[in-house]
Amino acid sequence: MKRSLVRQHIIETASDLFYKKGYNLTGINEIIKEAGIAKATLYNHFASKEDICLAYLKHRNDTFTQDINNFVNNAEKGKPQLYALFNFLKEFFDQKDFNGCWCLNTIAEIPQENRKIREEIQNQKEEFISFIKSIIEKNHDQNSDQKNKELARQIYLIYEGSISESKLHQSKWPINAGLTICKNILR
Amino acid sequence: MKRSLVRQHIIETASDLFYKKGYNLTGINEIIKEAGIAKATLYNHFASKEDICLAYLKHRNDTFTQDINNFVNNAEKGKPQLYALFNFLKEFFDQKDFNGCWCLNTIAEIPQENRKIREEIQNQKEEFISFIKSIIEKNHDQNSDQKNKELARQIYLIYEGSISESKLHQSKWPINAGLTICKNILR
DNA sequence: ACAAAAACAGACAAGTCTGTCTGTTTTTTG
DNA sequence: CAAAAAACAGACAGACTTGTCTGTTTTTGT
Repeated sequence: MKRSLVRQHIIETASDLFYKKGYNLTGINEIIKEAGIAKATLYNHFASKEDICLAYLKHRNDTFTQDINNFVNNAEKGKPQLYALFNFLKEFFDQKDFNGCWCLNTIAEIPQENRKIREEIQNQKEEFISFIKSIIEKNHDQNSDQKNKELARQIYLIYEGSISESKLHQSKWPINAGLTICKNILR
Repeated sequence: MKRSLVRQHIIETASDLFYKKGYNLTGINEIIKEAGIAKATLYNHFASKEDICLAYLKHRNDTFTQDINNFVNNAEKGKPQLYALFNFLKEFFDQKDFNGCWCLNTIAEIPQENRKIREEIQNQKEEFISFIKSIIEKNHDQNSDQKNKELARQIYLIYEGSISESKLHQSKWPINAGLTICKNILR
């Protein structure tokens, strides 16, 4: 297997495990067993478990960014492109391995002093807020950069609440509630 | 020290550690060292670490329930009693040991199959939604039990988003954004 | 085809974890 | 005041953790 493919294979295996079981409850030995590789191979590609964690976060974010972008672009122009965020979340929820937001899950597991991982997560979220802002600018412009930013943060907040709570309650009602609030504030 | 006091002392010590460092990264040995008790004493009061976790969740919830109740009751009648939820959160955020929601933190750390802890958390949240509903009934009644419930869930969702995100971004902006949304939907 | 790179298996170090158990001392209570 | 309860210290079992290292075999690129 080509070097870059091995690396990708490790990331994908670790990602599935970290997301399903959590970071601390997934051991290196479990990753190599599941991936079918030797321990030395894993440490040839990654310096530490923390490095795999960073790769995991980036991998999930890359996939997410692409998927949600496609989903939103396929929605009707105007407000529906914002509502699409929540419809996307419904489809995400229906996937059999749904386990909430990887960022929020991970940040609950790492020490507060871990700057690397914390910053990666914060950056991903800032990126997501910018993405929402760009949808607003294209579909529901408030004619003020400040107002667009504020609205983006609000919709982001509702989105995050929806994903966390649908995981916690193991139900879609938080997503529907989020969508209702979203429609309400876009009136 | 009286038996019941020892138990309480263990719970308080474990609670501080679990909340600050997370459940999995806090060891039994650390708890007994910090509490200044013998290991046998701890296991005389609790059958397992999981049992201490349940006591931790209940302890935090009891304190929280009392505190937020007092805070809300001291707010001006009417909508401000609902806004008070977010003002309470601001004071919570300012405490030096703020680390978000203990329920969401814990649920990210335990295996999905752990029913006991999951159900305790779900029950606490249902209780909180009922509390919000009771504020609505007293201060902003929608003349329909169904509508009161829906609104309670919406405010709950915003509250949960605010607490998670203020932790993640280490900033108060999510709480302010949450309050703005709340005012908006109560118009 | 041959040299370099990277895969392999797996032992090992050094530490962590939860929970049990022994035996002693202190505290509580009737 | 004596008996029972609960505290103490800490060794121990057994399983787990991450990361290193050795030596061998396979794959890759020129």
